[in-house]
This record gives sequence, structure tokens and C-alpha cells, in this order.
Amino acid sequence: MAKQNITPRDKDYSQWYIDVVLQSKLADYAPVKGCMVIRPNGYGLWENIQKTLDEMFKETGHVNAYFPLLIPESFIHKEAEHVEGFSPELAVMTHAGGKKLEEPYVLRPTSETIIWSMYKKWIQSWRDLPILYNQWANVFRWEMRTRLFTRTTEFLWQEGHTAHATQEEAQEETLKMVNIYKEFAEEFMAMPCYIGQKTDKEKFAGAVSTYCIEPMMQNKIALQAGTSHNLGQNFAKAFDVTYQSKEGKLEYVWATSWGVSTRLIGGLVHQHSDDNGLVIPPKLAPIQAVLVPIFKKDNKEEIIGKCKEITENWKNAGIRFKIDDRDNYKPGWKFNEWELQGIPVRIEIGPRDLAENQVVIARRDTSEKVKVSVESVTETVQNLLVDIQSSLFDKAKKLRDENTFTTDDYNWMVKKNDEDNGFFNIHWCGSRACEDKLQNDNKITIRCIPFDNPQEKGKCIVCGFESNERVLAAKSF
RNA sequence: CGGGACAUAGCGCAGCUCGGUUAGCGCGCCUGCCUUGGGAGCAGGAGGUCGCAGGUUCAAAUCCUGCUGUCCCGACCA
Repeated sequence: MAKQNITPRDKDYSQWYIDVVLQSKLADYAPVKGCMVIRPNGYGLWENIQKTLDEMFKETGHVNAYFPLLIPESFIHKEAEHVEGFSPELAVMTHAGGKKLEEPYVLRPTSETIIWSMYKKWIQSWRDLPILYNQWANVFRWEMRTRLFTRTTEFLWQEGHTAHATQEEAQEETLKMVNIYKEFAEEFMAMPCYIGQKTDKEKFAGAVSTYCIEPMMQNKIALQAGTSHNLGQNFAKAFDVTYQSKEGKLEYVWATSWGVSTRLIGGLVHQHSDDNGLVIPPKLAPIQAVLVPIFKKDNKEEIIGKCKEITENWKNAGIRFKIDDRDNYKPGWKFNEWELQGIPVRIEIGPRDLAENQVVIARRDTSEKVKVSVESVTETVQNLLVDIQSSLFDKAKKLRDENTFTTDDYNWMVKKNDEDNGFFNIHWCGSRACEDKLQNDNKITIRCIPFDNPQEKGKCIVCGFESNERVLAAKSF
């Protein structure tokens, strides 16, 4: 008899998400407002995200560095848009060593300012460029309302900060990185993403242009999952960072920054999980397959021995697995537990299987069970991991495609959005007023101007003024 | 930051209206036995300054005030 602790997704989506995160032991509430503890199940996912992205960054020429958590308050004030954007979210340290500080420090909400203060020291000549640094760090943003993983006061992320000699090179870098995010999200997280440029209203505080990936979650709402910014010369000017060009002229340096955060883990939950708990894409799963031996005292050794025999070469084969040989839980209990924790593949081995030289293999995403011979377990599991990974992507893409609508009918969009959310490809005149109206009246924001948008004449869905392309609009987290 | 709800054992809750023995129940946990193919059973046991701080009272989980935290709904954001 299954004990169902998770609120069904259809009954209360928010509560379902919270239940999944807490009960699968990804995270727990911390005693600090808006902060959470990332537990081993969640941190294991983060480690795999880190590992994969870090390789992708290194392959594209980036290196890691680390800058301080504390930033002199005055630094934040040097770039006008930046300070305006981040001031409301700053946590400020005013005392240390039992005394009030001469100048307060802010806990970094992002590191552009402190990094560019250092780039000033390190950049003199065109020969010093480009600088392609990344850092893995924690940041603080004092949010009014927080949610596990998708919005917390402190979160973990990576922030790339690059410096270039030319505008073209900076733009190329900005686009390269947002494409890497898309590739990572789709390939590893099984999360299909729309990719495009942010509107001026939505872009990063201090950027010339911001690019993003926008996947659709199961409630048909967008989650901004990764952003890449072309910072132009804004920070170079604010921190007076110049280089001498080949021609001997002093020029301001061109900058980019880009980041993804532990929000991705929230995205993973929102994208794939179900009423039985977490569902993890195999490529990111800390444990990809769990073996549950079904034994009594007299055959325990024999059955666990078979588990070990089956998995003998799995480490070399690159399968991350665990043999759950605990004897204080019954098999049924373990089945439920591992399902709740989202392990992609479960292998059941009991005396009946042993007698027939077979095992039972269950996949988390569809709950399907198959019997296979002991000899073909490894191959079956390997194939299954590949299949689950692509099935999850296909399922997510199907949901997204079926809920992305091209429309010119404002009333229809509003009705659809109120009833069931969704993504809308709409004509927009480009004015801030129409963008604000969409948000104020319908909670719809323009998620991005997609790169691959068909260029076509049309009329703004809000004001009817002429428009040359469609944009992607939706409610967002 | 506004509006609403909630805060009692690790978790979920009852008790509070109408103050009065030793604050209960289910799950979980510990010990033992027995079990093990979808969250078993029996017996025994441990575990609480009733979110925090004040106040009223002979007496507060219960009444009053303040604070903090969580959730939901808004406004703001990765």
C-alpha cells in the first residue's frame, strides 16, 4: 500500500513542487530567511551540472578564478543602470571586528564591479586580451519572495566575465555562451529551450544586450534558465579600463558576462518530475541505476553476490549505480523511495529471477518493467539510460510545442493564458508601453525575441501598430 | 513590502472556543522477535522549556501584545 505524501500536481502545482523538492531530499529550509540547505541529493546534481559546464567552458578557452564575496559599496554605484537594478536587492555588511566599517561592503549580487576593478590592474595592452574568466561562487540577492531553488536569497552559480579588444569579439562571445547554455540544457537536462534576445525592459542592469534560454515548465510557465550579456564598454568606462591597441591608441575594453545558477535544479524538477516524485535525466543523475536485491536471511549472500557480479564492469562502463542491500527496509519500500528520489533505472533481483537467470528492470519515467536475462542486463541498462534521456527531452518538447501558440488575437491569448498559461508568438511594436500593458494586465512578459523568429510583417497584438517580427511572450517564474 | 493562513515530539495533526491532574494520536525512530517480489506484523521503549519575547492570572499550549519563520495571493526579481 503506497503512502502518498506528495500533493498531486494537478491539485496544487506549487505545493507539488515543494513536496517533491523536500521529500526527495534535494533541499530543506534553512533557519535564515529565504535561504535553503542544498542536501546531498541536490548537491550531487549541482556537481554534475558544474562538471559538465566546466568542461564546456574550458573547451572554449575559459579558465576559472575566484573573486571576493565582499564588494566595496562604492563599486556598485559606479555604473548607473547597474546600481539602479541591484540596489533593492543588496545585503550590506556594516560592522566587522567589533567596529563600524569606514566603507560598508555589499555581499556580491553579481561580480562585474569587483572583477572590472581588477581588470583595470591587469589590462594595459591588446596583448592582454581577451581575458576569459569564469568563477563558481555564491551570490546574495535580497528577494521579497523566495522559492526553493528557483529564487533564494543565497544561490550558487557560475559567472563568466570576459574582456575583449573589439565589439565584434564581445558579441561573438556573448552569443557563443548562450548557445552553450542551450546545448547544455537540451543535451544534459533534457530541457528544450527557446533562445533569443531580451527586450530592453528585461535585460541585465548594465548590459547593452542580454540573451537567454527559456524553457517551458510543466505548468506552461517560462523559467529564465541562463543569460548571457554583452556589456559593451559600460563597465570598462565605469572602472576606466583601457588598453593600447596595435595602432597605439587607448581604447575602452569590451565586456561580456554570463551565468547559470542552482535555479537549473529547480528547472529540472519543474520540467520532468511527477506525482511519484523526482525524475532525473540519466546524464545528470548522481545514481543512474539502483539494484534492489530481494532476499531472505538464507539467500541474502547469494543474491547480493549476483548483484555484484552483474555490476562488476559497470564502473568501467561508466554506469553510476548503487546496490541497496539494506535489510531494515522491505523491497516495496525501497521501490517507492528510489522512485521518489528520481533514480532513472531500478533493477530488481530476487530468488525467482535467480532461478530463471533473469532480472526485472524498471524505468522511472514511464514505470515500465521488463524482464531481461542476466547476460544482457548491462547492455539493456545502457540502452535504457540513453532512451530515458531522449524520452524526457521529447516529452518536454511535445508539451512545449503543443502549448506554444502563434496568434494575433489579443483576447484569445488573454483567455488562453488565464485558463492554462502557454507561450505565445505575437507581434509586438517594440514599445515599452505595450510591453508594460501585457505584464500589468495579464502577467505576460516578453521572454525573448527568438533568434529564429520568422521575419514577417504584422500588427502589434496590443496597439495594432506595425511590427516586423514575432516575439515570445509568456508568464514566467 | 501589503493581504490571508499557519507555527504543539523528526514528520503530519488533535487539544485552544469556555485557562485547572502527568499535553495526546498516527507515522517515523530505538530494542527484540518475525518478515522481505510495490511503503508488513507483534511486544517493549525513547523522544516536548507547546515558534520566540513580554503581559494578564493563584494557575497559560489555551487569553492579550510584540517579534520571527513558513505557505498562499499581489507588487519586485536569476
